[in-house]
Amino acid sequence: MKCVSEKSEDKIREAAKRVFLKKGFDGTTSRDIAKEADMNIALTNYYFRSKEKLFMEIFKDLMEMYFQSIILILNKPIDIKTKISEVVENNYQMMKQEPDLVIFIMNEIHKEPERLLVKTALYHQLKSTLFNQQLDEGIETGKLRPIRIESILPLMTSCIEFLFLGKEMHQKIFNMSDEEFEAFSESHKDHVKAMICNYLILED
Amino acid sequence: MKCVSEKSEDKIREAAKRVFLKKGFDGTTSRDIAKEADMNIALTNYYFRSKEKLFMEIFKDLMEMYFQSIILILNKPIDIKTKISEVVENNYQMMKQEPDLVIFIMNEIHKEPERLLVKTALYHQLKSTLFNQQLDEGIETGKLRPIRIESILPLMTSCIEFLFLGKEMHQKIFNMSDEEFEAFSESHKDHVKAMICNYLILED
DNA sequence: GAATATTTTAAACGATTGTTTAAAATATTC
DNA sequence: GAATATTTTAAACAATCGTTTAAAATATTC
Repeated sequence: MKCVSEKSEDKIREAAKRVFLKKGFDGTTSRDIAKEADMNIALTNYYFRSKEKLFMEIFKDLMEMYFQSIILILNKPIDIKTKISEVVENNYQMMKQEPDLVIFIMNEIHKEPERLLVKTALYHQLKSTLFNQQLDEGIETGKLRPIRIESILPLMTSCIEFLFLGKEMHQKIFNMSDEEFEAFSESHKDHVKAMICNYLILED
Repeated sequence: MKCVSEKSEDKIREAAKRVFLKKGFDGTTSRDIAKEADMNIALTNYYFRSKEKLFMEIFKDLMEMYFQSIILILNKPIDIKTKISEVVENNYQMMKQEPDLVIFIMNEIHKEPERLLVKTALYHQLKSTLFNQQLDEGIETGKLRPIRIESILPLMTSCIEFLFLGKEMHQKIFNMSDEEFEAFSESHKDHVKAMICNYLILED
């Protein structure tokens, strides 16, 4: 009977997520996962049919998590300046919580672009957000600088994500402890918010 | 006699660089390298003592290339606005020429942070650039926004590098061909230049 | 509680990994 | 041009990879 402990399938899934995030698909072995989950190695193929299948299940979840929250904010009924701040803030919190997420996603897509089967829905989903509408309107009335959504979206995420993507590098180069990095990234985040708003918004 | 063809050692090194950049350390096998170089597999260990040694030699070169050019620009005797433009432009050209470079470096450091043995010299090297001097002076005289070099440096690189880091992702999401991506990244680059200057420089 | 279904186990599968060997081929030396 | 040194080769090494097997342990059904 398994009342207290979680089901084996979930235990493996969670363990696999931790290991994949840390070491990537190529760097992770089935035995790594079994060891992290403290289970017999045969069980990874008993519950999931293969390492690849297990990976794809986790990868899809993480991609969802990565895009879902930002789209939610882009559709909020708030002014564009607040919205930009919220997107950056959300991005920062996500990176703080899961610093390995972006390097993991980027790397796996880079090595196997077919993995990004995200239905083209994502494009239309982004294009049809309230944010995009606000952007068009602001540009029309001269309140916002003419800039495509393809440019403004990466701007809102790249500065923060890049910091965490190269967390180890930045810490080593600038000789920062974990605490110092956190303080630094916090102040960096505020610069990013202000910088993007300054550039995009032509009059208040 | 080897008059025309390059020496075997260099042939292997160049082949290994191509494969490592594309597939990373974990994803690359010794046989991949041998095949790319069109040489017997035993030669990779004959010239370089192991896959790891061969990798580290290439990795060090690429890291040098990655940092060297930016430091050169940071020390140029030009005004800070032109300098920012040049750093971004240089970064953009480097990414265009070798789109796999940043994801490769970030990923390998992420998986094995000890690989970044870059002497702490790099920190002092960055801190003692003319750019840093100009930054301090500009802040002192109120011409520049108070911002640490630790923040302004990543700002100048992250926006461009992130675009290429997630090249496959951005192309798929926004449904861009290679040509469209090039045009897009070019315009994005100009936005980045203007945005950073706008934010940093308080009066002209 | 015997019969059935499900889960877990240890052990092994063939394939591939990085690396080494020892002989063959080629280049260099004197 | 024989002797020596260097480079290249095919073959094999033990270790590890993802995966499978068939039996043991446990849970469920009636």
